[in-house]
Amino acid sequence: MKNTLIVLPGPTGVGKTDFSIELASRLGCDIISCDSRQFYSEMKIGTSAPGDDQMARVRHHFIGFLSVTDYYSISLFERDVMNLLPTLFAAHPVAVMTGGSMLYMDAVCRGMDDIPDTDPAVRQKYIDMYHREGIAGLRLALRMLDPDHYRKVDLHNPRRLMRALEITESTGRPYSSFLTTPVRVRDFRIIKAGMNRDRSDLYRRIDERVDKMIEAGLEEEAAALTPYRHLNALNAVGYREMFSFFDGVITHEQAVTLIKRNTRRYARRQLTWWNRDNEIAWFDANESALMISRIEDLLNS
RNA sequence: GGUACCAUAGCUCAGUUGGUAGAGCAACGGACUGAAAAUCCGUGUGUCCCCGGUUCGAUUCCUGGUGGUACCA
Repeated sequence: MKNTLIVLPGPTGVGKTDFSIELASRLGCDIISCDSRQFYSEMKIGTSAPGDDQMARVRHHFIGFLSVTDYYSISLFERDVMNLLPTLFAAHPVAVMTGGSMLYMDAVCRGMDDIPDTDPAVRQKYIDMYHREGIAGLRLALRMLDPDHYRKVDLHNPRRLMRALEITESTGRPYSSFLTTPVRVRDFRIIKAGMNRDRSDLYRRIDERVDKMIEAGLEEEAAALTPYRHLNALNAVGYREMFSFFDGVITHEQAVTLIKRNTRRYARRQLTWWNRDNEIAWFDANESALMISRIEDLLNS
């Protein structure tokens, strides 16, 4: 059997965690988590990270292996997964990757262009520029430094503009000149099986999950992380709303409502992203048995 | 049972001196190569409760229903 990575995309709350454990324990393989907030050991409740009982059933990777104070990135994830896979495949020809972080998943499946790390000082320079001169200042700078990218980029999106600018400045080459690498060929097979379910059903599950998080102590978890609220890891659904509640900007009830709404919106964005990936075979979450048998068929073909 | 008021988007409501309607929230669609649970762009989605009447034309005015709310019994 050729080494195969089974990739399981699916919107948050659809039931991926349980399904992937079922699948992986059946296949006897490990799970690579691809969830950019479950990486952090201090954010278990708000990210619905798999619990100890679930972790005991199947070996998981990339769960709670970072602290919120650690720097991490998509390219580091790509590198770490590519380093891990040969070890996993040496023991078993199959691995399961599950999670909701779309770009992280694509980085593993298709690779990223080789772009040098940015100098934090340069990043800060453009953050300052944005604060000082607004989006217009960023646009002006990018038009000068990388006119090609200026034509393609979303000119309303400060993140995109700042990213292009910091790369251009810290490398001395236009950002657009790095965006050239064709899809990277992996030396293992990739099977993409997406899990989705009826929208109202998904939303109901999301609402219930948020209520459970609250019961499980999300407020306390967020309170403990308040000193780190400025860190990127904490810029996440469930935590930002709790911080607003602590600030007295919104009530506890409003925070819960907003967490539900923002989680629903996140789920929608995930589906939009995967919508254009025609390599994904989609299954309804209620047909997990069918999904497993199809995956097994593909593995044996 | 009587009287009054109300019935418009998923919700709360506005509005049309008669020319098939618009806000907020919710919702929906999209973009996105190292901050991605981030960041950004876009979209009113409607039997204006129902049957008649008046009218060139009714969501708007009128009769009668139905449902709701309040008060009186």
